[in-house]
Amino acid sequence: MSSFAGRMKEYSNISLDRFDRENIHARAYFLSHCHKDHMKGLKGPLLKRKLQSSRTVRLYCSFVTKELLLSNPKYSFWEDYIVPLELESPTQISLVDEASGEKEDIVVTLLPAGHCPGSVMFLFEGGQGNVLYTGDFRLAIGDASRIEYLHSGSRVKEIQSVYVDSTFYDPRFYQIPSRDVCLNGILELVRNWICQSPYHVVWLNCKAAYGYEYLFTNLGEEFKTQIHINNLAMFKKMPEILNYVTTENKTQIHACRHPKDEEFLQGNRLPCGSTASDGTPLQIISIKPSTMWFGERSKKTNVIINVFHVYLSLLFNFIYLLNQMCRNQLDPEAFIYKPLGVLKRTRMEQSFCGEAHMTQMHLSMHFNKTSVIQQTEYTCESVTEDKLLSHNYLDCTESNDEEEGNEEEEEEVGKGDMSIIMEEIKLEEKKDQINSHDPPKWEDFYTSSLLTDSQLSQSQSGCSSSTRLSGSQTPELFSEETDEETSVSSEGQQSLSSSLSNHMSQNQNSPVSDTVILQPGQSNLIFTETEVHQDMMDLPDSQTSSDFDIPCTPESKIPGSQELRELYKKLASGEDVLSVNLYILPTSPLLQKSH
DNA sequence: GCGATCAGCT
DNA sequence: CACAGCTGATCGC
Repeated sequence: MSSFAGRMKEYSNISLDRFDRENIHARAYFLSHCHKDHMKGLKGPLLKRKLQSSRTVRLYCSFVTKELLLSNPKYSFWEDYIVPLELESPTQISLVDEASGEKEDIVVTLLPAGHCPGSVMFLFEGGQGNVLYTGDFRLAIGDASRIEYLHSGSRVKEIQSVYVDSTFYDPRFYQIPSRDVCLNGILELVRNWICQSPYHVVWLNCKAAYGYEYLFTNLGEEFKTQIHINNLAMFKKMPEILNYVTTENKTQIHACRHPKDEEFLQGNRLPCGSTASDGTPLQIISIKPSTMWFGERSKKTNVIINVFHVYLSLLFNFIYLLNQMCRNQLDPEAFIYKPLGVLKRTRMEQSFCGEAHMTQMHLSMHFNKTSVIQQTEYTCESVTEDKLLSHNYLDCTESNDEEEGNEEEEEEVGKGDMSIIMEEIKLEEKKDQINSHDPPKWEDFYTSSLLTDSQLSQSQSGCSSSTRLSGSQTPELFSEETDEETSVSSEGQQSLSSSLSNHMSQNQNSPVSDTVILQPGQSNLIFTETEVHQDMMDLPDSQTSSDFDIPCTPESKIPGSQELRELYKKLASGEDVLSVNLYILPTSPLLQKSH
């Protein structure tokens, strides 16, 4: 959950993702995406009154975010006060103090964030320097390098401050799968379920308002079906989503909601109440997509299909490594970024800017390279015969956001993440791949195999001897099982899902399930990250410069280990590092503890 | 009766 | 614990 207070140091007269308290008096509002925890105060009567009395204050967001916001009647009063902006179109905004007439100009650029439809990061450029507010984001390897407005010529643009979510600023989240792996895992899971009979149905337990559309479109495409959801209104102008969702409940894949849907599932009913026409009981599998893995809240969660987390602790490397990246390593021709949720519009609304506040500006464009990441996990509660007989359903939790599609890239970024950072490190480690224009693939690091019960207990104890990290939620690395399979190939996926399927169909009377886990196939990466992380947290004497082996940009320099330790120390104490202020929004309990 | 805050739950 | 919420109780206006 975002706990950002809404204001940035450099441009304190604008508010972002917070609209309560003092934020009401901002000269401009910015909404990064349409999730409730970023909309605090947005439907308050105080704000409503402010809008009516002000001639200049407006809410700036993407077109898609505007569409999603206004699809909820509670926010319809915003209609005349929203100024939607095109992605990657620097726009000048005048921030006017209505009492004094004092004016400050600022240029804002919306950068696709890949978190949910319409989600953006805001790049502000003005008298107080360049500032990046990331909101929640999830980018894939190569995505950041394609963000031309973060670059200037062959270098990363000078950015004074970055305001970034710290949700995954925690050593327990350090493994990130590719979107492909996540999606394939779910596709196989669903395939192996719904192919068994027309009475085998899937319920996607989607908590957040948006962010699962990528999952819907891929499932719909793969199984030539539509996903049942409660309401289509918000997608009415987004045909690429609309094609794959329906309010007809005669489908095998559901993402419908009901206030008591958990109870419904317990009673072997879908939230929409759909049943087989001939009265045959449905066999329901419940899949819970989310950004996080929810541990073993239920003791019965004894099949872990996959547990992946984002390791975000190398925050400041985001900027540092951006500065290290040479932009000539990727082929600009290959860059295609296509966020999901593109509005179908009949006319250009850009001229809507009104008030003479905004002017389209032209900045130089460049290409550059970067990183990627994503997290995922899914745990799956296995069924005992008893459970199956009494409930006819199977509960799975998977965590990874199946959101924004990025057609050609593999890896992804976690939300609010640092994922980027981690991926930067991966890129460095895998520089040969980078140099050959191929981003590193998750499969290079992970393989799949079955864990024995003893391994399960070891992995779930949260203590890995190989990483020396305690409390990790990531299933740990068991190198003895690498055998011939070093990557999660399609066959690996097949075997994974086959294992699961067999488990489902054949082991139902087993009182104790085994555990299926996608494991790292090569642990050196993890080790390296762990060491770096420990440098940061514990400041040991170990050598760290190996993390920066990649050839750097000509004018930049590689920090020595002592320098790095100082940087880590400064970062840990909240001091500014390098030339960039990194404002870590205090979501992480780790950070909250330290302050 | 509404909003804000908090505890609890998933 | 964390996601991104939702519900329900309590308190103040």
